[in-house]
Amino acid sequence: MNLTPLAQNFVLHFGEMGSRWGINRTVGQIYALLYVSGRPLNADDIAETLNFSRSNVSMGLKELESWRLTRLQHLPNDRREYFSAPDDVWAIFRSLAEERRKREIDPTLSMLRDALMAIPSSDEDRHAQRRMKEMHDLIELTTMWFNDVQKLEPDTLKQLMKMGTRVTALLEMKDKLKMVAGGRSSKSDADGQA
Amino acid sequence: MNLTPLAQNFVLHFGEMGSRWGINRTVGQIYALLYVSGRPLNADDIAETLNFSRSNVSMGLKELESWRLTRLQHLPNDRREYFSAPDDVWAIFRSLAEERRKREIDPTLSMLRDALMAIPSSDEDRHAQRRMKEMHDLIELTTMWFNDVQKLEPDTLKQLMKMGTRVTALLEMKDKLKMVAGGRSSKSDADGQA
DNA sequence: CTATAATTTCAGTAATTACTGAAAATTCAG
DNA sequence: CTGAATTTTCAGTAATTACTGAAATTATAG
Repeated sequence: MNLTPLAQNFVLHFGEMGSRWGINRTVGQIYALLYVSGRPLNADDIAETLNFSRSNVSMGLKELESWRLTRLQHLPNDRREYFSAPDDVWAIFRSLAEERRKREIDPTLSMLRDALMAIPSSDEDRHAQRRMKEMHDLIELTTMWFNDVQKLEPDTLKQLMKMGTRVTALLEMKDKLKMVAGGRSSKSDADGQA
Repeated sequence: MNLTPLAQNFVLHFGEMGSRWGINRTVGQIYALLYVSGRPLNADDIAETLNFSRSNVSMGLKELESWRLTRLQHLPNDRREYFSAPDDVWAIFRSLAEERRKREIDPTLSMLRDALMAIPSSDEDRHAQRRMKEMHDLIELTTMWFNDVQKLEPDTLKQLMKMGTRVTALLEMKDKLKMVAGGRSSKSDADGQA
């Protein structure tokens, strides 16, 4: 199977970029190929198109699977497995984010939590713990928020993003309304999670 | 210079984690050390504490500098350069995000833009371009939004994040208000950037 | 079942990336 | 300026990661 220059270029770019993430060239290229391909591909298609060994493709596909970035299907009268990239780009984005969180953020959060429980044995330790607490709180807030936001409908999310910094206008508006309604502070309403 | 078990652990964890990002073990450990240290350190301190060669530390510091994750200063009566991690965790977060964007997102966006300008030479190309457009739009929206949000005061941002999905309640509230005020659609107000 | 097609595993090797020590370059006190 | 202190560079090597081909495993058509 042969790639047009357009697709070729896209595939090669993802190969290069892949290595800037934790992902390797092979995996990057395989994913890019599946992403732009108009139809599902089997491992031999991929190996032939990208000039990788069959076993390398097998390993690459397994890796992509572990990131939940492929869909597996079968074609009638064909024993081979066919792979494609999920259609919905928002869903892809979510998979990636969730998986990265699981691998990169969660272990760090748990290490930080443990460190914060420990009894400090010196002033240095006390300082280190203060710093770790800052990091912990930032990460926790960010991931919780991310988790929350991912539950929104893509359309709602898009609307929100397009507003950019102007969401703050809403915040202010809300504060004013609350004041009119009964003078309660806005703090008590904004704190804590649902 | 010797690390307490608490700091040791933190440093080692960052070394491991580093390799899951594009960053290597050395760089991860150096950063972690600077981050928890109560005072600025010079390259020899770092080399001794982490058991790296002096030259390795030099390269690691250069790398961290390129991510804008270190601050450089001089102590009185000492010719050596002293390094520390910036205090403000939100600023650190921002540096990281901006630098990653520059290295990982922007080149991809520009490749996608070029690909979208090209004249498709087949149905496959047309399909590929459709897919690339979806990816392009998602990335563009996300990075523009990120860019926007980074301009907010950390406190405002925190407040917003703590609200989680409940920002949508505000959106709805806004729509209702608009309707009362004059029946204009909310769409025209939410679209476009400041 | 059996035979064959399809996929995965894995030991060996290739390629890449990380690290070191020595030498070069830079900085600055005197 | 000079020379010692400090930092950087870089060629060589160590360590890690990526990739292959052959063999083992798994799946299924007949």
